[in-house]
Amino acid sequence: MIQNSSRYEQLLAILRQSHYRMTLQRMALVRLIASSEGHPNAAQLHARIKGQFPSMSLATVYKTLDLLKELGQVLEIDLRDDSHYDGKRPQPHTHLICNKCNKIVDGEADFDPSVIRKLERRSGYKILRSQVSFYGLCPDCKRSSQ
Amino acid sequence: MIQNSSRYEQLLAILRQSHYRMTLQRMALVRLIASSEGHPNAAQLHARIKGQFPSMSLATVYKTLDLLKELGQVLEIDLRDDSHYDGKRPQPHTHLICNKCNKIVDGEADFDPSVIRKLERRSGYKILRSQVSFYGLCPDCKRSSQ
DNA sequence: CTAACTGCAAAAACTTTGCACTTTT
DNA sequence: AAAAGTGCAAAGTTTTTGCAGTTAG
Repeated sequence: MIQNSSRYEQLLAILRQSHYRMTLQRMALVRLIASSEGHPNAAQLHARIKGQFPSMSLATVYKTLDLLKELGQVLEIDLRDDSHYDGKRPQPHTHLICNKCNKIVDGEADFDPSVIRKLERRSGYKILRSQVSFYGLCPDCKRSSQ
Repeated sequence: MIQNSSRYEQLLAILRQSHYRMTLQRMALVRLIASSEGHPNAAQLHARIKGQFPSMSLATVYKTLDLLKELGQVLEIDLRDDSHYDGKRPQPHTHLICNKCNKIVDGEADFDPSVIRKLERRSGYKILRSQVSFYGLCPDCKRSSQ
């Protein structure tokens, strides 16, 4: 709670610093993104904000997410035709994704930076972003498929 | 060359075993998929096959790719709204993807299976597939952006 | 007051689907 | 002959874009 609210404050500060305007819609979205559990997609954020702003459009959600992505404050998790977002941990990290119910959880083991440096050396690429996803069955779906 | 032709034979054998019908279009596509360098997407495969089969539709390309994916003989590399495919190395492996020109190359360093087992233990997930992608600049684009 | 933001609708881009026709087995 | 595959066009999805109207600074 305290952590979430401070993440919210932090995002507001970053937006203000960059001279973005603080509309009510934007602030509500940022609060939601800063605090939401799990890894919502644009449609889920939109649905959750409808209570407060019945007129808010999906386009506004996407525009806000783009803005936070550009500032490096939101991590986009690309699923096939359905991006999900993490506004709490914007640094790339490992995800586990359920093939059945699409539940996403964070993995614990993250990348050894030396692996990235080695890949850069061998390939000549400059690596700017990583996306590591494991697909399978979450505990619930594993159980119910047995 | 010898390797490519044997990969083609291998795929044909797998398809025959599964009682799929061997149409001329399918055989040509499979040959292309078995032999193509790089990581083509559906449109690129379609373009390349047009010389031989001017009437072939993109839908057929997608259907053939689906079929090979189901058999585990083609690896799909999910880019946002543009999947690319590897018919030579269908096992999951690391990719480096250029943000500018979209060139994809294989990474050398692959996942330590012990990492996967550890993730399974901690999360309770059953991991079935991994997708590890690094985004950045390829050598050419790195050079030209300096 | 001006520049930025919102919300709507239309556009985009890739992929899938339905169906009549053709081909393999 | 029956089942499967092809090709066309239409539909489906998520995301983006253009624009008129509204609002923050």
